[in-house]
Formats: sequence, C-alpha cells, structure tokens
Amino acid sequence: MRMSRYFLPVLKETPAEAQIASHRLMLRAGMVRQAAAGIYSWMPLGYRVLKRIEDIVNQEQIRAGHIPLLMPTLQSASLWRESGRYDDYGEEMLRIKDRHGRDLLYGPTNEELITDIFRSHVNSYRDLPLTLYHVQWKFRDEIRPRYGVMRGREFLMKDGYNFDVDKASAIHSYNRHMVSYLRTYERMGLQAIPMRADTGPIGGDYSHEFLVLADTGESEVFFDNSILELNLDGREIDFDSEASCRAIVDEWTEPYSRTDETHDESLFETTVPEVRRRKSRAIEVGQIFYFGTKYSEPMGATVADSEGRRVPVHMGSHGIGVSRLVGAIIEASHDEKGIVWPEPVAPFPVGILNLSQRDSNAEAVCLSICRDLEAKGLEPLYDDREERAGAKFATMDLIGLPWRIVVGSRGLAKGAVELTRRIDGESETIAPEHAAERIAEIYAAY
RNA sequence: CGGGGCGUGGCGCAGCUUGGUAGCGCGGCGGUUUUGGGAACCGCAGGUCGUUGGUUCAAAUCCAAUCGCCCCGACCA
Repeated sequence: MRMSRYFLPVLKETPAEAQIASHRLMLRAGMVRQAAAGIYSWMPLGYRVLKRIEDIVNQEQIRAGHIPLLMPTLQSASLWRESGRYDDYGEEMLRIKDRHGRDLLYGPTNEELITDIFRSHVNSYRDLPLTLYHVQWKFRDEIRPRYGVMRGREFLMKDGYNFDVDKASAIHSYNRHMVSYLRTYERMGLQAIPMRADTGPIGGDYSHEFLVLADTGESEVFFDNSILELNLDGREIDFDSEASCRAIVDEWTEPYSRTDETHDESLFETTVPEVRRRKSRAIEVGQIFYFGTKYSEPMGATVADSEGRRVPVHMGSHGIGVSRLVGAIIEASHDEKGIVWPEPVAPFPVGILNLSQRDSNAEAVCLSICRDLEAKGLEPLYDDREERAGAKFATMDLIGLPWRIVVGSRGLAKGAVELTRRIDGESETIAPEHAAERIAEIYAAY
C-alpha cells in the first residue's frame, strides 16, 4: 500500500481527551475516531489491527473445535424476560423501542439468544458436546466510558457458549477454553494470566479472567511470579483430550494468581514464597465461565440423555474482548515514540521508507521490494510521500510497524538498504533483492 | 447519579475578569529553496466562538436554559 494513496490521518499533537498511552497513540496514529462517548469509528489502520486480532481469535476457536455463527446486535426483550435478566441487568443494558412499541435491546451478551437457538434445534445428547461462538459488537451503557477502546460502550467481543450433557463434560469444555485462550493470547504476543474470578452478573461457579499486566490496568492482581515462566510455545494440543487439556489447566492454575476480587492475602503469604509474590495492575482481556443449568433450566434447553430422560444442558460462556485487545496490546507494547506492534497483529508486516523520493532509482527499488513482498503474501506500507526523512521516520515509529526497510540514495550507492526492527532499533544492511526474502523468513515464524 | 472542569478553524490553545466585528502554534493549499530523524521563507484558504433564548446601541465575552465532552467516585469486558 502506498502511503500517498492510503488514509492515515496521523496527529502530531495529542488530543486533550486521551489519558492513557493506548488511547493517545490510537488517536495519534489515526486508528480510531471517537463518534460519541465510548463509541468509535475504526479508521483504516485501526481496522486492520482489529481484523488481525479477530482472525487469530477465529483461527484458535476453530482449532479448538468451536463453531462460528453470527447473532444479531439487536435482540427482542422477550427472551430476556424469560431468563429473568431483563430486569436484573439494569441501566447498563441499552433499551430501545421499535415503531410498534415493542421492547428491544442492544445485546450486552448473548446467552438468551444462543439458548433459544439451541433449544429449538438440539434434542439429543448425541448432538453434544457443542460449542457455538460469534464475534459481534456489543453495547453496555457504561456510566462512564473512558480510556478509548479499552472501556468503550460499544465493543467487539468474541463470545462463545458450550452445551454439554453433564457437568464433567462441561468442565472439559471449560478447560478446553482455557487452553485455547492461552494459545490465542500467546499468538498475539501477549502474556495473559488466568486468574480465579468472581462470576459477576452472569452467574455460576467456575470462572477465570485473563489479565495482561499493565500499569494502567483497572484491576489489581496478585500472583506467583513463577506463572510468568509458563508458555505453550507451540506445543501440540489435543483439544478433544480431557487429560491433555486438564494437564495444561493444572499447570496454569497451580501458581497463585488472583484479582483483588478473589484475593486471599493469608493464602497468598502461606503458599507463595516472598520473593515470588507479585502485585501489579492488569487489564482484563477475557473471561470464561461454567454456569451449569442457570439458563437451560428456566429456558427449557434440555436434551434426551442416553436413557431417554430430558435433562437440562450444562452450559458455559466465554468472552474475549477483541476491540479491547487492541488497546491492551498497545498498553503492553509501546515506547515514547509510539506503538510497537507484535508481528502477528501488526497492521502491516513492514514499512518501506523512501528517503530519496525524487531519485527514480530509489523509487524503482522500493517498488521492486513491494512487488517481491506481495508475491510472498506480505503487504508492505510504502511511505512514498514527499516528506523529509524525519517526518517519515516519526510516522513509522508512531504507527509501530515491527519492521522497516529504509531505502535512500546514500545506501543504494553501496547497493544496500537498511532493515530495522522497531522494538529495539537493531538494524542490518541488506541487498534490496534479498529484503523481501528476509522479511518472509521473519514472518514464517508466526 | 454525586463532585469538578471544558466546548473558539482539522488538532493544541489564547482572548472572556473589565462587552466594541476573533488571534497564535501545528496541520492544509500554492510557490521558492531544502532533502538520512517531525525543514525555512513568501503567499493563501479555512471559524454560525456547541445550541437556544435573554440583557445591551453592540455579546466569544454578561445572564438563563439546553446539548456534548473530559476528570474523580460508585459500576464494568
């Protein structure tokens, strides 16, 4: 993509409303524009990142055996009256009337809808287990939205729902989700720690939240430092195997890790050696629940078991804050110059800076590198603007592409271009004809 | 919802106390000179001063109402 033809409205100055790094940087990098309090338009660059994250979420869901569908944003109040949550949910739920005076709501979550779908079409234990999910916009009318997309009112969320014939099977679904979530975050370059959580308004017995450490996080967390050493590191996982999922869950839930809601100071002190006790702020980026028959009973979601008896299904729900992750990743990965995208979620894999825009040779070299990259399925962002070097560097640093290739007549005289890594500024000189190959090698690891 | 603050060109702000026909920096457009870390100069364009009503010869400025946004708190993925 030629920057001169792209739409990238970057800001040199910081808009006054931005309080935290991710919000400030998303506005400055032209990723989002606020449309109303807590509601944002996603500009092209931000949209690309959002899609990258959504893609990873989808891939990992499908890998775990979960099935995508798409439910509406607007829902009829009647199902919510059936579950009893129309009144319980409170002011946070945006209520709307249509022209006939019927009560609608902009869904803050989808348990009712999914349960309705399930009960209409699934009747036998033979159809279980089943996990359905979607990635859809939600609305929660927060009293005070803030921190940009980190706590907006409208947000994109992956929410999934598992249906199992009994508790044991539902617990496996719970474990499978935990493992799949760990994989998902790890692929985005994030270290997300599962922590025992309150079940909140959704209800139920089992719940873990996934938290990313960041000074600006809204939660206070307490954990055993040893949990930071855990990683999946691409290990093979059999999501159908209860034992294999449970082993990973055990590994991650063995070290103490809790949010302030569930923190137990004396347990913390007696079970974790002092040198490993850590306290931090963190951002919640996902949560999983097992809630048994909370919705299936009142809503009549039952299946015939192997003896022909109708039993309510055991359910769980699971959420990943897709739009929030964009902010969370920036909180976890930025410096004074701008964003530092991890490769898997970067809006473009590499930026090409032409520092000698009027040198036709430099232009030809840049275009040739672009073609080579595109042939390998990598789309670079080519800064071909009539700008001075400083402005190009500053823009590239701000938008945080993980790699940049600098092409200038000075280097070309020696037959070289410069390849630089955003995170640490480490660079190497390389022949232009090898540049694309080098980038492809780097990205092959992701 | 309680407390505080702010709405002036795309962004950041001054002007308001003490009414007199709107200004600065950045950005944009044209030109010249520049050209490896946010260039310099010249010129130009762009503003119903959030909105409505009131006071006044005259309102960005004073008064009232209203809308929007931000911060602290309670609430939350």
